[in-house]
Amino acid sequence: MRRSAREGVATIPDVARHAGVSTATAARALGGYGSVSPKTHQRVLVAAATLGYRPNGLARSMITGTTHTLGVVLADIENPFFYRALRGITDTARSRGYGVVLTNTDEDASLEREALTTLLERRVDGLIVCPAEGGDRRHLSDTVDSGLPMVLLDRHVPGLGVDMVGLDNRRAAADATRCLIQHGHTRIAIVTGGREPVLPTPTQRNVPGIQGSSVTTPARAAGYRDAMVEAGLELRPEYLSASGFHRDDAAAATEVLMNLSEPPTAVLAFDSILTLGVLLALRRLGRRCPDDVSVLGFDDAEWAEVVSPPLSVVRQPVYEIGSKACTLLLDRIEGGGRRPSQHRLKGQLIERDSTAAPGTAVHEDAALLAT
Amino acid sequence: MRRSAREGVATIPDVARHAGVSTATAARALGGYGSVSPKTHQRVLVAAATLGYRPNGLARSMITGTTHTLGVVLADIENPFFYRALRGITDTARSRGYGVVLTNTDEDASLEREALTTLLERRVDGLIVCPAEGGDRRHLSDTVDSGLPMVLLDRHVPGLGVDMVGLDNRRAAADATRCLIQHGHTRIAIVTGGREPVLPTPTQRNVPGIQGSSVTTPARAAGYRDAMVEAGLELRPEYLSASGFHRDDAAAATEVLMNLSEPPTAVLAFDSILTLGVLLALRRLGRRCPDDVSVLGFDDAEWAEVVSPPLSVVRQPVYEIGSKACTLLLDRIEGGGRRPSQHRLKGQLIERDSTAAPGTAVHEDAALLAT
DNA sequence: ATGAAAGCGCTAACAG
DNA sequence: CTGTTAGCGCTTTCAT
Repeated sequence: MRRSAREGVATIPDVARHAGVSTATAARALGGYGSVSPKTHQRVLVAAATLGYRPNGLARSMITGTTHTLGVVLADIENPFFYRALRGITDTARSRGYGVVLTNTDEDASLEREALTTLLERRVDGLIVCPAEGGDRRHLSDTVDSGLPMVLLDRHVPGLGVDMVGLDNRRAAADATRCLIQHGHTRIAIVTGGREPVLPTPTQRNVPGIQGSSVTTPARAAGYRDAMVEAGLELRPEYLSASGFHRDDAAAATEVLMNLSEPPTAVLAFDSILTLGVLLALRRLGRRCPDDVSVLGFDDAEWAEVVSPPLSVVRQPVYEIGSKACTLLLDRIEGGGRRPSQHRLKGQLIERDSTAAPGTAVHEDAALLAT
Repeated sequence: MRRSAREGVATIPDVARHAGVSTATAARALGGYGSVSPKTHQRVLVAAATLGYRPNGLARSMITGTTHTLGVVLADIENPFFYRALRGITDTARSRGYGVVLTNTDEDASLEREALTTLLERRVDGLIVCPAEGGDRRHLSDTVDSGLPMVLLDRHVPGLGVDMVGLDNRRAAADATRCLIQHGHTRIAIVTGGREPVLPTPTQRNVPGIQGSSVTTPARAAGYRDAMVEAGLELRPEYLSASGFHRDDAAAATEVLMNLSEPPTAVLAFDSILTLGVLLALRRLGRRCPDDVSVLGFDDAEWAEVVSPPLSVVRQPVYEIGSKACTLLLDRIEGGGRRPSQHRLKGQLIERDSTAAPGTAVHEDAALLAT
């Protein structure tokens, strides 16, 4: 059915015949290369139009060796960070004539490996990948070794030797923690989302290598530690809460936190999904924010100022991260090879009403009227 | 640089030579078709592995006429409806061995046309498109005529003759409106997002053709009208608020609504982004929800139960809509041609605390503790 | 400015 | 089971 309908599509030889020229000439006219006299050019275009000719990108790509397609591999398109970044990527790609094929990995390294395999088969011109947390990463280095341009999004993989664009996580987390400390909090917990507890051991302190060179979660944990240590505050292992990456994981983790004999008075959540879980758990437990506990979350989701109370956040320039990643990739594809570098964009702390001094009630109306 | 690095990649002839077999045999072993003796099969695989052979999907596609790639064309990936649907699409596609290339149109018909053109060039096997509101649509019918399988997402285009999957909008909107009416509201406004006011004229009432056969916004407006008429309530043109599709458009529209001499006591917003705008505007104006005005929104966004008050919504089975669209498409691609049909999934009204009787205050604690 | 012919890497008959 | 031979639709020398 469909086969037969699509079978009769006109090809360059068809157009050439119809226009009374050679295939080479027709191809030149259609492809806009080489040189053709205005007259024949016109004739070919007319023939193409009447025959309903559509160029076959596959054939073209086979010759030219370029597909004008980028592969994007990320954890989960339903996460605000990723869909915003993706918009930055697709906009930039489109403006430069590239398409984007998308794959979700759900943080699963083997899905990631699979994705790379099919993307390589598809002969994409380059890759933007947010590497899955943990797991084997040989597939990444293999891909890089194959010569395919790649840029990392959000996370860094030491030793991979490719460009990377992301937040200055350590600094952002330190700023966020300092903000909480300045409000007078000393019992500050983090909800990290990582699978294993990220316990900043004393020996890790100020190890130069870790600075800006680790993946997101440890880097943020390091920033938290920096600020805590700097303020002379105790690092309590029970405040380092590694849940899964889902909302309900964070909610469960928060409940554990709140049932501690000495519960934290402030919580720093490492992304907006986790923050949602924290808020939900607090609501279920009947804990008021910021009266009972202050909440500060990474990522300025669209709902952040509509929740109650309006949420204080670390805003990431997500769209820019995506578009910068894409620009770097395209430049590398089209231009030449600069040395790979890390691009760390600065976060912005936006204080709304979910952060306050511990044990301090805020006037109802003030919270309500705040924008 | 990159060119040279990728140039030396092994091809089937290389592998064949290395394994001491013909290209055909090597291809059969590698491609898993035809028949090869276990021994040679093994030998070819080893040769491929040592040479680092990677199949070239372009060449394969040229022959087989199938790319195992789907084109997805939607308005804006940052909209919850779309990223959830996309997740349904990509999951389904992946499970059946297909990849997805994504394009945003921002409701711009000419971007949509462009997108279809490049997707056709890329020789995708099928298309899932959420047609842009308004504008010329010949490109859609041209595409369908070319024989490329297509299914419409969320919106219907009369006469196009393709499958479509979406919400039963008219019914869902009617249910939502009835809910508001049952609470005692009579002054109910809608924030539609459409560019032009969707004024349900008396002549349109109960026109059979319109039932389930129009695009989203008019269908929802029709459902609203159904419920209003059924309750004998007046349809006021000034309560039909057509903003743009952005949050701030809806906020502006809401302010206009609230500054009316007789402002509505309830607002029905047609998607979650618009709802956000409504809530924001109410907060800015110092109007309390649901005390001063009830709010009911389409789409159960992840933040809906965390805002204050927890939001009553019409939940769409968005993921299912996406995955069903994908399933229909793949079945059509791989199977044969059933007659195209419309699939209207039912919405679910979830009442939380943003809807109440007009002028009724809700106890603070009740709102806070509600899940 | 145009044409003839040689492939890109792979699959698909068709022989053997 | 294996090899030979044509191409898929296009670009690209190399002539003319």
